[in-house]
Amino acid sequence: MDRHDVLTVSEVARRSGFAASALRFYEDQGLITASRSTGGRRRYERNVLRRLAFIRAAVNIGLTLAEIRVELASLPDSRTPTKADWQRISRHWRTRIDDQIGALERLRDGLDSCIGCGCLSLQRCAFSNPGDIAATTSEAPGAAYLPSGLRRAQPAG
Amino acid sequence: MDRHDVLTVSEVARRSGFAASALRFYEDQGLITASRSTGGRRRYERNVLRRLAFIRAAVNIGLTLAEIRVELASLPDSRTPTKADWQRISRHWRTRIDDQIGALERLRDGLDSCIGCGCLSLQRCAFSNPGDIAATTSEAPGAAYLPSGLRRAQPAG
DNA sequence: GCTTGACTTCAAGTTCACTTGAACTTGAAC
DNA sequence: GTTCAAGTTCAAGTGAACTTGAAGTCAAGC
Repeated sequence: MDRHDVLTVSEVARRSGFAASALRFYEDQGLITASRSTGGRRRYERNVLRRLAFIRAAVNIGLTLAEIRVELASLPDSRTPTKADWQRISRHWRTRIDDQIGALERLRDGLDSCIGCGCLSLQRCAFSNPGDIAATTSEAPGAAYLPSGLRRAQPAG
Repeated sequence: MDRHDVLTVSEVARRSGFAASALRFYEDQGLITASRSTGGRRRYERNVLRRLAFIRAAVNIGLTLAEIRVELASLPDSRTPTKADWQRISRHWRTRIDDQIGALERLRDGLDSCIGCGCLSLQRCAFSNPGDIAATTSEAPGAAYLPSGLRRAQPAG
């Protein structure tokens, strides 16, 4: 139990790849926890790294932080995910990715059929009016259908 | 050339599916144009509907409004896209969708390999550390890798 | 001529996931 | 005992894509 068992903000930041400000933000949001030193500094337990890896993975899948909080909270005793937890959840995520791929494939197929016709009719064109995915008009403001990260296009080549 | 050749905001909103406020916003952003009546009201030409269909499709692909503006501006004479323009551009978009699907498939494959190991190691796990897609640490603040629209999960069932 | 609904502008608000800045404290090294 | 990087809090800013609200105008029906 020497001091290698606790980690500072900068250590966790370096080893997790998250910015220190993000770590504080996640703590605010209840995604991770930290104890404090006598001087009020954050002291992270080693397992926070695994928890952050989980968060990173969930973000990659496309979960919102709110959803991630729910997933973490759903773990028995709100514990940091074990191997078994992780396997259960990752199977669930796998389904989610498959769904996303399916949606993109439908979009692509719609596009293919439109390349032929070139109509872009609001009423008829399956591509400009893909009602099976979601209505832009509903839900929260801002935010589109598709990737924002994947969207950033080809940086080189 | 009777008055059925021009459209009011509410008509365009109804027929395009965009909110009137969105139409004004797009005009501000230079994506669409409108002339004015003597009283200062917007009068849309019929072709604005095709232009909006184009915009809707581009949004579905995941283009930002800035990118859409560029695409529209790249059309000769900044005209509303013709069938030929649309075919050229949609081929380009098709590539983009394929890229997105590819990225998701890589993510899924990483997940599959992690279901086996359950490690979630920050250093080794290809899934929690998919360096081949993008670094969260770079670029703009906010915004994750994946769908925000696709992400909203299954509404029913 | 009055009501009513559709329209106008402009500023400010919304969501998400953070980052940035200001102002201050801690603690290890010298 | 001074210095200084690393840490703290809290408020406010960012960007994308719109929406909302306030306050006023237009035009058609009665």
